[in-house]
Amino acid sequence: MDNTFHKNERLCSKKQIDTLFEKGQTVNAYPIKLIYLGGRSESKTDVKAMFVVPKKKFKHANDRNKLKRRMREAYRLQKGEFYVSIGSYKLNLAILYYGNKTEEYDAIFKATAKLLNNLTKQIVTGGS
RNA sequence: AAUGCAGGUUGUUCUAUCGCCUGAAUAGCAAUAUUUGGGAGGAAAGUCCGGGCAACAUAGGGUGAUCCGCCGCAUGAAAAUGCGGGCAUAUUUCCUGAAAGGAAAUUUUGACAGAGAGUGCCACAGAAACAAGGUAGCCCCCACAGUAUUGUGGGGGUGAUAGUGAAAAUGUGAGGUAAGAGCUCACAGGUGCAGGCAGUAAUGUCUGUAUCAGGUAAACCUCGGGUGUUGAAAGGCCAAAUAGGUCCUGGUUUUAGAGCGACCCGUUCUAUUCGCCGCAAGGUGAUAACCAGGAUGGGUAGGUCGCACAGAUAAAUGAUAGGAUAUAUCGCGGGGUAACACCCGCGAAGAAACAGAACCCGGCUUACAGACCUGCACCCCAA
Repeated sequence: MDNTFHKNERLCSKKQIDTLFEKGQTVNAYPIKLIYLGGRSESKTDVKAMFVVPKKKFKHANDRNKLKRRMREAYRLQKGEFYVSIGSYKLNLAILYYGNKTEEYDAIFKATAKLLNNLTKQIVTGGS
């Protein structure tokens, strides 16, 4: 499994984003929150993710970019394992930073790992 | 040399691994893969001006909104910027008996048209902050008391005096007066107008004349000049599905009134048709409604162009590891000192300021660690 992260793994369509925020369920791990929505798919795993840092908490575009990059990097390095463990599944994710100050990369990496673990458990136990 | 302030320049770098956006080429039906290029800033920020670009509008004028506002030259498409000059202002020095004022110097500052159009505001203090002025003071008159140049009360004049204030009605002197007052005069000062002279001009200067009632226009406002309006969410193109519109073809029914079912509509009954052909039965066409099929146009989701050898549309330019430096900091050693400071060497740590393009240019404004340069201020030491 590659560590790539191409455009077709990102969530871009505005409609899908709206429905995700309307109906999705959440998993927490400070300073990150994960919103997901999906169902079983026959053919292959199809996971789309997006990263959100609220403008209300971080006023400078500079800071938001930094946090998004850190989250994206953490997700990119860990998603391979995650894909394998969930099997063929169609899933939309929104990864949302809700802390009040900028955390270092280490903290974000650990939080992402925890999130993905919890999500896998929920899908595997409750999904069938 | 240090510190502070102002202005300007600059705004680390190398390697490896894993990645991101994108142009071109090759392979592939395509997804994609490979190769090879490109990938944040001086402010990308604020969105305050000017332009390009686009759509709409466009006889002329006004209102509104907004920007600009001394003069000359240069650069520029324009905004604007630079240089020089003028005026005012500030500081310092000097002149003058004082006040007002004048002269010189300066890298002081000036949003530098108008406060003789109007409105607003001018805290505190002060009698009064603009046609003002009192139970202060000064002066006059009347009444009462009294020996009174006094006291009390009333009426009037006055703007000289006043421990205010950022600012007090132009200043000084003289006359004048009951006391006073530009009330009058002299000298000085401000402002408007007219003329002469100097200057390209702003302006300066002289003469005459009128006048003498503060400040604030980065308060409204007035005057002069500029801007047509809206911004890339502009605008062009393609366009699924669904539901409408229009047209064509085929089929069925074709008009009016009444009853029944709440209405649409359906159904029943009664009367009954616009042209042509035909004696008639009937046929055919037109019109309208419905059904089916087809075509077409508008238009939504979406896509694409606009759009750039950075170029997204939930927004790329990153992460990790290891070095190299500038500099602040820390430690050790040496010099130096009364002790510090300071200087030299070695080691540690090591980019960390403001900040992220969103149609593109030119300005303006604001933010900014450290380094370097220039100017100014202040202090110390030495000569």
